Amino acid sequence: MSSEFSKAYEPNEVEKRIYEFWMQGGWFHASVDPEKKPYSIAIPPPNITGQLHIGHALDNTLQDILIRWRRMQGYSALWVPGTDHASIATEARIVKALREEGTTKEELGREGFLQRAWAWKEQYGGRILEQLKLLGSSCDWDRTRFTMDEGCSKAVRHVFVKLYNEGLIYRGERIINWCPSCHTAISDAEVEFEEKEGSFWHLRYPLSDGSGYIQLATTRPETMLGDTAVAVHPDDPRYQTLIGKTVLLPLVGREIPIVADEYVEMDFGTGAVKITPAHDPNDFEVGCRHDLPVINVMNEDGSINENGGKYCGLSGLEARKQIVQDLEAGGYLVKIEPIKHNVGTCSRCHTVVEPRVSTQWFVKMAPLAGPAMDAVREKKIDIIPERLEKVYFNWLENIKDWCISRQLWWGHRIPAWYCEDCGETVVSEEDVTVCPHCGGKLHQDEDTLDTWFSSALWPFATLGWPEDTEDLRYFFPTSVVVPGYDIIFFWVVRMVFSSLKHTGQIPFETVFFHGLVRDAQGRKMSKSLDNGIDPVEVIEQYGADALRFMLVTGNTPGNDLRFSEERVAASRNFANKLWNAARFIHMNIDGHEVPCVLPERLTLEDQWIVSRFNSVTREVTENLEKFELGLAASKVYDFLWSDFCDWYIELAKVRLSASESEAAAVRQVLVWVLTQTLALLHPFMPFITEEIWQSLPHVGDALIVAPWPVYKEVRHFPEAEAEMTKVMELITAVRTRRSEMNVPPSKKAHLSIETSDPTPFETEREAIQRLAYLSGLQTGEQFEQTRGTVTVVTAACKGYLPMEELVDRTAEVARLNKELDGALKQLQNVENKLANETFMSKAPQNVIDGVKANGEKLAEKVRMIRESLKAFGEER
RNA sequence: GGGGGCAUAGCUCAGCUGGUUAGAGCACCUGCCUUACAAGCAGGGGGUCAUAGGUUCGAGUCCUAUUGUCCCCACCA
Repeated sequence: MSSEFSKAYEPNEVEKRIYEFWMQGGWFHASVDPEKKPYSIAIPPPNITGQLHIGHALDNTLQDILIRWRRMQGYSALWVPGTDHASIATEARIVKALREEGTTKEELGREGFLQRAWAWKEQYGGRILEQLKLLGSSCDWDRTRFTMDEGCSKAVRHVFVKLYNEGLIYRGERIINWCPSCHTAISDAEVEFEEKEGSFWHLRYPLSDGSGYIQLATTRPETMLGDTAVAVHPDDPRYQTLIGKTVLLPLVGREIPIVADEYVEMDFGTGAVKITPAHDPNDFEVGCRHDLPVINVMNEDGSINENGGKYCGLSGLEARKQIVQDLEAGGYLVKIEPIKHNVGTCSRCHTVVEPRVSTQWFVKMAPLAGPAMDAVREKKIDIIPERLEKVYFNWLENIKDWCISRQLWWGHRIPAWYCEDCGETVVSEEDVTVCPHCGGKLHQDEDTLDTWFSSALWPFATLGWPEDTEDLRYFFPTSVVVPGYDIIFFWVVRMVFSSLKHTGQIPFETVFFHGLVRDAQGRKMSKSLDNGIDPVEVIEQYGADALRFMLVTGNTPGNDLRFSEERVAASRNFANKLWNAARFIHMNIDGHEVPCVLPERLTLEDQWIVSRFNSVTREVTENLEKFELGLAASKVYDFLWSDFCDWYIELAKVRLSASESEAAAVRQVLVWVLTQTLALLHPFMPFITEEIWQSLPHVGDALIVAPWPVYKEVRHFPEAEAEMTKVMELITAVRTRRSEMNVPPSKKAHLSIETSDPTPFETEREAIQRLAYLSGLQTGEQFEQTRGTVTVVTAACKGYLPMEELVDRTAEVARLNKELDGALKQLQNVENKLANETFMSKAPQNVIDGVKANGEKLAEKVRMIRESLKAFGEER
């Protein structure tokens, strides 16, 4: 800064240089240090396909604030960065790229495809991490990890084998959600329901004995090819005689039973349901209960397979059309009714998912869910905001087994081998080739694991687990995790039960959830709306500090946040304000030796600003401890802008031009308060604070590792705060009066004030004159109010301001009357309270004292206004 | 069907365990280029805190109901 003093702060050059400076200093690196307490955060690893979006910017700003604050507090503060292989998302991107090149992954083969995927990872995997640096993220880059690196892969295999051996991972034929577009199974959590327009086809199935029909309705007529029963409610009087009979499935001719099952709602439709166990989760369960055959009629792409007879080969849609036509022709179609219903779609590609029976791997959830709930219930893990605990519990209480196998290539391949001779399944941490039972040839399971299976291990796998490392013992459990509430199920819950199961410890002490960043109209940002905000562009235009400050202020934990360019600009303005305060101080200290301590003797305003700073320090620290980051930031903002710039610097100007000893003292206070405030602001606006701190007299190498300010009782000056309040109220009152009468600052006036205690006004005589645009000031017990004088009344004094020709007598009397009305009304309020016996007996003493003190002030004010009115010949 | 968020100034939002006169930024009005900053300074207008009850000496804050709005979970074929 010393070299260039541009009038406006220009962040771009500064940010690059300062980030490089931090990197050179090695301050991001945290290591095991028995002298320090550990503080650790594992980053929610962004996808390797990713680019920094505004949600990442929020997520990482919050983490960086916490890490920087704790680092300054003297913790060994570790922030582990890294990326997620994001199996399904990445694979989809590569498949798309291949398609554009005119080839497919099958053509490439598994090996070729994986080579391609690793190349992709090399190319794009680090991009988002580089973008995080633009934001100022102080991650320990030496420890950058990847969910598919050697250590994480080892952890994954270890966990898989362990759970398998305990029977918590099993392979089985179950109904799962199948995405016909991604060609893989997906978990329940990956299904999103969307309301769609559809049709309700009412059909009648003929009874085998020819005695009539049973009528039912479906939204997916093509699945009838796989029907293996019709179900009715056991208590339904309409169907009592039909239970146990059979119907002939139209078009197919299969004879299927009519079963009784409580799953059927009597009141809905006709009270009869076709049962297709292979293609509907509820039907699957009904099928299990009644031992019905499961007939899969669909291929992996949703088309009809050989079980569909003459419809084989048709796509789902074609089959539907043809089948409906055939049903109609056969007289089986009763009517078609339009219907709105929720349809499950793939959260990745929004293709309608097909429930489908297939052989997959699952994690048995019931034994894992209990401890995960206990950890939160017993407050071993804090969830912020607390209300999300309900969401957490609700999900775990209703949890189903987790389908973890994916028919994808990019990911952790399932460590299971099957013997081609004896059919034995071998699950092993090490690759195996020969069957341990029969010596037969083994082939490995083709599938990979759900990407969340590895990220569930992230907080401990990144610290070396399953090895018992020093890092793990020191930094684990981590202190806090900072995710958006949208990944509570995908990630947070799974980390909790995984960590409890595998390490026996909680993964983190606190979950600090944030909301989603929406656009200025409050809409979700999406590609289709093209309303996304590119944080990199925002940083280029306004600076990273401004973006960070905007993201952290004006918002509460867990609530969504609207992106507002106006607020980024306001934050930029704040940075600029700070910059100029620093410029002012530089102008006044250059060429002087300024010690980095407070001077021996503090004047009234010194005590005031020091005391205010002291309080702010305490409040900000308390806010941070409670994760009230936005409140903390705005308190520093208010202090710096209002107290320090608007008042203290203005007051300081008087003394800077006074004697050298005065000036020297005030220079010390200016430097001390500003550098200390820079420390408080640093976690929020790291770049500009470091830049300015370096340019001012300082102790230590860098602000990033400077000590966090602490509240000190010796810096608490309540009397000074009270006295300064009197002075400031007077100055404001005079300014207001002048402003109301449109008197320009250049026109000075003389002020006489009546007060019972002139001390603060005498002490601040020079400052009052300067800030209230006075030509002179005198204090006394009583003054004669003459014609052409306006009155200024505050709680502590009454001032006379001769304004001669400017005074409009009528207007002045009206103003005084209005002011008196206001004061009387307030006084009445106070008197009512003090007269209220229940209030007096029940309210706490400090509240009563406050009211009393206020009453005295008001009474004094009323008295003074009345006197002024009297001077105008008005009695009230 | 179940659960939750939000509703405070024209706009976007703060307001922590109920406590004296409800705040900020932006916008608006007035006056200022006052030797750090016009991305600024000084001053000002603007809110019956969604509605109706209740608890309390005291409610924006706690309870109940209602309305509007957004979201999550479940998924009746």
